[in-house]
Amino acid sequence: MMGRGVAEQGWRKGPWTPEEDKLLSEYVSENGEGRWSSVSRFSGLSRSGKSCRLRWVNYLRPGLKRSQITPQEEGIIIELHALWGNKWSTIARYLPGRTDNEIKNYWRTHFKQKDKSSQKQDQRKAQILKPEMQQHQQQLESGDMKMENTIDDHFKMNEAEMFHNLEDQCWSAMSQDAASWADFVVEDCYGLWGGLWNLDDHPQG
DNA sequence: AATTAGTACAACCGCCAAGTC
DNA sequence: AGACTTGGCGGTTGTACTAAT
Repeated sequence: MMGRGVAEQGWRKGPWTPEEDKLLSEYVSENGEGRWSSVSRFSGLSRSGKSCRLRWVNYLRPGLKRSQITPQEEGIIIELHALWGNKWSTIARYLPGRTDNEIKNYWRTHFKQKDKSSQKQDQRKAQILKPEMQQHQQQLESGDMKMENTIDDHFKMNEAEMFHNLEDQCWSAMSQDAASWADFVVEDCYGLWGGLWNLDDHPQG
């Protein structure tokens, strides 16, 4: 793998310098995102494509919030994690300006060691939802899209309650940062509320 | 004041799927 | 068809900073 002699190239590792950030930003502004393996050839950076991509996505990309996670965002993270588990990139799609890495770090720091009672609550929630998610997934794969008719009443109640909750949090957070949430509502929120079950498999961008 | 423990975050690694040749 | 490349993802590690002792 990585056949073009990565080892011989001796990619630089470790923290990025402001100069490297500048080179990478210039490269992306001229060439756009993607083609990461070409970055070193054209920008003068001694970084692997992987490293460049990571730095851009997690740190340099415009629109990143870089502020503390709000209680509203935390609530969304908790709910979505209960639903999807460690699908950080999927969760990140519903938190504009946040990266999967950021959310993952946040989760590990704040909830990995959290008290067992609340952990159990989350697990219970996830257990209630998981079989239905799997059932739905199977039905999607087999081409049957009429999911609503197959969800039992018990689950419907949980789902409704849960997403009502989540929607509240969503709107509450949006009111705090209206500009960055505008895109979310238009492009993604409807996907979440209207097409919940398809989320995991529709890549964006 | 020095040491230890906990927290936050940046970055790397290995694996995998998709695309290309 | 299959080897190779690339990009994306989740897990993990390293380190700087802060709070507690």
